[in-house]
Formats: sequence, structure tokens, C-alpha cells
Amino acid sequence: MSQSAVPTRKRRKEARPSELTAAALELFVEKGFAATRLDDVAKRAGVSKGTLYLYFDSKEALFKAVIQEGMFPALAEGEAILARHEGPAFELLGTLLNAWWTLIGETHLSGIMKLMISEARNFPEIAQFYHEKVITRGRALIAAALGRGMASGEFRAMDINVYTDVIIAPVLMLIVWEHSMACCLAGEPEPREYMAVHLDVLRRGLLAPQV
Amino acid sequence: MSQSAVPTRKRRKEARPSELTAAALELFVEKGFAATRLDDVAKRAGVSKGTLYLYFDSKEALFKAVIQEGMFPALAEGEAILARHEGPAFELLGTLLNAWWTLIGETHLSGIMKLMISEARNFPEIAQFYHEKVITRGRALIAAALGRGMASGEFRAMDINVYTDVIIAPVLMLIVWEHSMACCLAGEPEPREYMAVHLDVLRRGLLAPQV
DNA sequence: TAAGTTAATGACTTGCGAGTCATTAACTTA
DNA sequence: TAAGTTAATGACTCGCAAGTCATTAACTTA
Repeated sequence: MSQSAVPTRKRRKEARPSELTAAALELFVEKGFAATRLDDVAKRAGVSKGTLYLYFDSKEALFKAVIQEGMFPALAEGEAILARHEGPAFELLGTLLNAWWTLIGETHLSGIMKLMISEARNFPEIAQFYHEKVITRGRALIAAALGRGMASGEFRAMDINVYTDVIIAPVLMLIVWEHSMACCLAGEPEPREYMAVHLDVLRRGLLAPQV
Repeated sequence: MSQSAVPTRKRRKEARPSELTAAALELFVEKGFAATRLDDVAKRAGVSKGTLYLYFDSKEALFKAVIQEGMFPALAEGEAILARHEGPAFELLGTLLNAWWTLIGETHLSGIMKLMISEARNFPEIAQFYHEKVITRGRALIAAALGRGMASGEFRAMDINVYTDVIIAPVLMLIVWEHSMACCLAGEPEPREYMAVHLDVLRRGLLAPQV
């Protein structure tokens, strides 16, 4: 008997957790938390359901782990950009928004945002955590860029908090859209083009009138 | 025995369907489709689960009904605004966006948008329907305002399709936000203020330079 | 007011999926 | 290579919620 084709089970204690959260992220984003079967998560991670329970106590614990993973490196990179940037504040703003798209929007991490929006009301404590540790921190990046431009007179006077939200919204919406209405994307603008237009509107909308 | 307090059952064939879809909308938006129990929907509509099945064949049929209800009157009103408006295109744009907020954003109808985003990938056919009949039609309103302004020279030249999406995004995001991260809304700007800032950025971002 | 019609009920069935655990087999080390 | 350790498995339990249906009671009309 040739048992050469039998996929022998392997012991890979280190790799399992991240493989499981990655699989869970994909399925949670696609189907939602409640509609995702743990059997399917395990299968996608190439493992049995029993193994999943070796690493996570419950479905909710898995969810929490999915949310807590990722994101932080991207935020740190954003903060590094902010710290090292010299030159026009509008350029900084553009760099930050583009980094956002490159580091999060284009990657699987973007799914976390859609997932959080869908499930926030079912997991208020996790939403709270996410709001404090991720959203607030991300928003602070944009607010800092606006503050810098206002201080230097490059931007006109504005209410930074409100403007920050208005500036962030199209980027978030783009991400959310790609994870939900992806089926109806024919005729939609390319993300890059969309981002360029957004920046274009902002340039005219934020800059102080030339003296 | 005083049975005066007993809530006697009433026969109200006409009113039931809309009461049931209204209850379902609230719960679907709050918990998501899969996590909502039909017992709870029925209870909120003041009816038993058996009654629910008198009017809807299945949970999915109920979902479809929820999505199909509403929205159309608001779209019609938007189209009426477009048809009757005379004067500056930017004013038209502002009127449309404000009407959007008043007729949808502030009402329960706004939940449909969040619901659709959360569930689109689980119900592709319904997402398709919603995209064609609602989104496309709503987007056409904004696009028409932009077209009018460009034709008259009030707005500078632009790619109308892309700009339409960028303009709509903050309004959608505001709606979605209020239905998901509502728990963390302390310190967030008021919707009206947010809308005003959005329009303010647009005014400067869209208008052609004064000659 | 009695007979007929149908809206409404809620106890019941049933299948599905979260969580368990005794067994297996991949590694370790003596 | 044999004994010991633990990662991995998958068949199992058990509760929950979708969907059913025989019964009840609110209306109708003769």
C-alpha cells in the first residue's frame, strides 16, 4: 500500500495561533461572527476543531484575539512617519493617508475595521478596547498633521476634531466598501484614483488662501 | 376574577407585516442577521413566532422584506428636490445632503445601510438588488448636482463618478458609525456639525476659482 | 346567536454547531 | 529502541433557535 499521499499530521505549536486567527479573520469578515462555524475556521487553518480549542478557550476568545492582532505595527509606522517628517503639513497628510492605504487598506488588516463595525454592538467591551487603543491613536495622527499645518499658517483655522473625522471617513468607507459590496464593484473607481481625488479635494479645502 | 388586565389578542392582518419588519430592522441592525432570534423579533412586534410565519416564509424572506421596505420614498423626495431646484449647484448639493440626513440619517432607515454592509456577502442577490435600486439611484442624485455645476461653470472640471463617491462617503460613514460604535460616541462631533464641515470642505474643494 | 372562517398561539420537532474528551500518533530523551 | 510526554484528532453531547401544526379565539354573516 502506498501511504505516501497521506497528509500526516504535524506538531506545530508555535505557528497554530496566528494561522487560526488569520483564518478566523477571513471568515468573520466574510460571514460575520455568528454565522461563522468553528469547524470551517479550523479546516481553513488546516487543523481540526479540537486543536482550535487547545489554543482558544471559546469562540469569543478567538474573536478577541483576532481583533487584538495586527494593526499595532501599522500604527507605530504611522507615528514614525509623523515623527520624522519635515516639510509641508499637507504633504505629511498625504503621506499618512497613503501609508494607511498601503499598510492596512490593501492588506487583510482592513477586514478588522469592517468586522468591528459589524460586531461592535455585540461586543461592547471589545469595541471599547478597539476605540481606545486603535481608533483614538489613528485619529491622533491625522489631528497632529492638521495641528502642524494650522500652527505654521499653511492651513486655515479649523476645528481639528471635526475635520479629522471628515478626512478619515472616505478612507474608512473605501475599506468597508471593498469588504462588503465587493460583488457590485464593476464601474467603481480604483482605490488609488479615489484616494487621489480625496486628497485633491482636501488640498483645496484645507489650504489657507494665498496671500 | 378580574381578567380586565389580560392583554387580549387582536386580529390586525394589515398592520402586522410592517410592524414585524420594523422590529426585525432594529434587531438585525443591533445584533446582525444570524444572531437575531425570530422569537425576539416576534416579541418586539407584540406577536408570537407562529404569527411571524403567517406573513413571512422564512428568516431570509423577512430579511429581504426589511431591505425592500422604506428608502424609496426618500429617494423619490431627493429626485423631486433635484427636479424643482433652481439656482446655484452648490446650494442644490447642500440641500440634497441635508435632506439625506433628515430623511434617512436621522431615522430608522439609516440602519438599512449598516445592515446591508454587514450582510452583503451573505446575501449577494439582495446586495445586487440594493445596489441597483437604491445605491445607484442615490448616487445619481449627487452626480446630477455635480454635472449641473460643471455645465454652468460653477464647479471646476472633475471626474464626476469619482467625486460622487468621495462626497457620499462621509455621510455614509456617519450613519454607519452611529449604528456601530455608538457606545464610544463621547467626544464625537455632532452630526449636524460634522455635515457642516463636510460641506465647508466641499465648497472650497469644488468651486471653480473666481475669475 | 349560532355556524363558519381565519388570525393568532405556543408547545413541539429537528438540525446544526459550540464545546468536550478519550484515543492516537508525533516528537523527546534515557 | 523503548518509555514518556503532549500536540492533534474526530466522534460525541447538549442546548439553542428555525420552522411546524394542532388548537384556540377573535371576527363575520346568515
